[in-house]
Amino acid sequence: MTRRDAVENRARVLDAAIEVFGEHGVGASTDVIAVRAQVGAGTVFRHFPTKQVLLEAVFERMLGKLADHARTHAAARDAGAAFFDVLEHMIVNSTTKKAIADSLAGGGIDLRRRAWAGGLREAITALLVRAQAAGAVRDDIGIDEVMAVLVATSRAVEVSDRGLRERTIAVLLDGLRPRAPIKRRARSARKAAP
Amino acid sequence: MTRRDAVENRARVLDAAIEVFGEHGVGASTDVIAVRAQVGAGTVFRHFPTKQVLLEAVFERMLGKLADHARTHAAARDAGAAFFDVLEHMIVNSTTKKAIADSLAGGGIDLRRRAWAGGLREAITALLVRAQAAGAVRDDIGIDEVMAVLVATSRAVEVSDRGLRERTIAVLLDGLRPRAPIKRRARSARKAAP
Amino acid sequence: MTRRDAVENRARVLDAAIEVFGEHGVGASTDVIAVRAQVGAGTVFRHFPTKQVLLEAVFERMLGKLADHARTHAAARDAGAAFFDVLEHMIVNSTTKKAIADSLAGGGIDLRRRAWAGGLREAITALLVRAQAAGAVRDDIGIDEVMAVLVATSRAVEVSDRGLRERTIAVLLDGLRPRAPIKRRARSARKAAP
Amino acid sequence: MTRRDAVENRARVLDAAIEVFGEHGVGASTDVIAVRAQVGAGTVFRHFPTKQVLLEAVFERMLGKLADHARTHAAARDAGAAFFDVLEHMIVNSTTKKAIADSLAGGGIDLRRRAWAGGLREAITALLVRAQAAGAVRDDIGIDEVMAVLVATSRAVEVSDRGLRERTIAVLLDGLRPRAPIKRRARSARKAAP
DNA sequence: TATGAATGAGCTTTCATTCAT
DNA sequence: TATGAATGAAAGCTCATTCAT
Repeated sequence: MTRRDAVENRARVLDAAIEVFGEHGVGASTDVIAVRAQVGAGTVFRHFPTKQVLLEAVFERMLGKLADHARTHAAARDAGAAFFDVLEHMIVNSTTKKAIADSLAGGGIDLRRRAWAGGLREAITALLVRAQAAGAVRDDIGIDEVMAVLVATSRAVEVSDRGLRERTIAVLLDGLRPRAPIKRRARSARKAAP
Repeated sequence: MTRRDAVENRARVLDAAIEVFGEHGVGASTDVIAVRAQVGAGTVFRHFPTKQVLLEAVFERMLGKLADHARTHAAARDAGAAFFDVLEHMIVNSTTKKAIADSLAGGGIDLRRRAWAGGLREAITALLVRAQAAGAVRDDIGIDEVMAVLVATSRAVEVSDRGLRERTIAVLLDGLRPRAPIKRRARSARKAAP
Repeated sequence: MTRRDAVENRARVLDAAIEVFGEHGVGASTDVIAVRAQVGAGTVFRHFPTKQVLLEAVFERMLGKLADHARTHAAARDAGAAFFDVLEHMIVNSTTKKAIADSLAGGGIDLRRRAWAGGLREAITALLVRAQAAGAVRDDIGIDEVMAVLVATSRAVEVSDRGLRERTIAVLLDGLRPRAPIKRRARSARKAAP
Repeated sequence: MTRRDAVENRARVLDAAIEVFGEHGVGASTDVIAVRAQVGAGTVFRHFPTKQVLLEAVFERMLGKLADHARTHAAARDAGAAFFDVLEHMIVNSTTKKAIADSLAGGGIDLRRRAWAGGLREAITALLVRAQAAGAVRDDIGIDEVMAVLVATSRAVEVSDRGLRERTIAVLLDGLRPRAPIKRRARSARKAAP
């Protein structure tokens, strides 16, 4: 078909891949993706010569979406809340939890090479800087630490119990907050512990 | 051959599996493990009818070793240090980083079914309770949160840069510490806990 | 586009095919040829409905070129030298050694059907007749034998050592020369050796 | 199965491969061979990890058989006849004409590496030396030339017409015979034809 | 019981051919 | 008529699992 169809098909395959990887993990077969995309197996290959390439494309698209989301919070009133909300969203509301988990986990993908594409890193950096200026995030960490924390925290998504999952994520992200901001007990703010 | 051979072989296979999974990830082939164990492929299967079973056994043995390590710290003078040291050890000094990472990541293993075997959960609980009593760990978390934090944090092991890796782990574990213990600045609070 | 484009394209594809088959053998993919010809894959197919057809066309063109060369030697002074020079040229100086080797080797091509096209057979026949009249070639062989000898000898082109290759070709062609040049009948020399 | 079966199966696969390659050329699929050998596809792989390896094994076995045949003629009364008979046998009576043709043609096989195994080269050398001593073969050629001639001549097997095929082979092999059997030096006879 | 060869489904990748534009 | 994307049927290879010895 012509170029326009090709572009459309590329997107279909990618969408199908995101779905299928999301359901069955990155181990899912290329054929299943082709069927889901209503496309021949060869077409998948034409667009993504290797499974690795497909995986990276999926990953990139997911990161791109996350970057978009991050950017929409760039000018939020409460810089701290914006930062943590975006992080939580990235961790929890991924379309393809298993896929993002596996991918982020480094299942063969070189994170250094293509990964933080789509301006995600920059978008998060902007949020981070503002949050630090507002005193909502520790000063002694940088974007690298934040990204690494994200990668690790994404794992917690797999915890099946909802409450436990949320508490775990909260705990992990708490490590990013300043210790004792001034003279109030941090915890009391949250739970009002005695 | 004799019954002793069978027992010995089981151990050999398990050791080989830990090594091989550690080197090549859980995707490593059963044959490679058999060769490493100097055992027939059928013998691997006899002891571990399914790869799943083998994976779980490997997991269990790793957890068992970690539990042993945890127990040796049970009566340490500084309860807080003991707790965090054990956690760090679990995260960093795993014999089979890639394997534990993949496994913990949920590569098909049902963590709920066999996972927290070997008394690891209990050993950690003991450390946690003492650490909380000593004020080194937040009161509002339980063993489930700790274990989940562990699972997630294990991911950070994959970060290649050593310094970044250590900082990331420190940040993640910091979430477990009490917020502002009294009225000191966060950083000093960390080392100068009463 | 215009009719001229079509004609031009056919030639481009054919040239590209000769090159590519020459480099990678007849197993080379149609796509590679299309790219080399700066033409769409469909265009290749339009002109040569089947790979077989393309292969035969390539073959025919190569033979045509060889026939041209043979004709230029038709009236040479030394009929014997002309004959053997042409044969050696056909064997050694093929633009696409690998292709002609594979093709001649019968890689699916029916030599009887289209092969000896372009007047090659006739051109060689003319050379043969004159060479036999000059006593430089055995009387007891015909054009069929010569062509078959050519096919076989083309194989020697693959020998990697240059000296050995040349000696081998010389030996093979020597079989075409008359036996016992002086006063015995060629045939008798063969069977009645002392 | 046990080792004995394995050996047997290896032979079955090899025999099947010789047959199939003989019928359909070296392009034949591994699956077809597996079916013919009444063996699983994986079994073929176990014995011959790569198609290349299988091809070479087939080649080696064929050469081995030919070497055996050559050795049975080592002490024949008429050294010249023995030499040429063996060569003709090698060329004509191959079990797998197409396969040997393709293989000898160097379809990806490195003749230098494994090819002349099974003592074929040595067996032919013995025949050659005796034939030269008896004056039935030119003195100015060595075993390398003979082997190269064999490779080339094998091609003639493909000629379909029986009479033509035999004449062609005879012509090609004639190049190995001494020139001017009677009282002139072979070489001079070649250039000094009237 | 240990062995290790056999199995065969399934994976990724390739390519000649078709066809919408 | 040219294009080049889509097709889909293999191909080669891998591997968890079975089973004869």
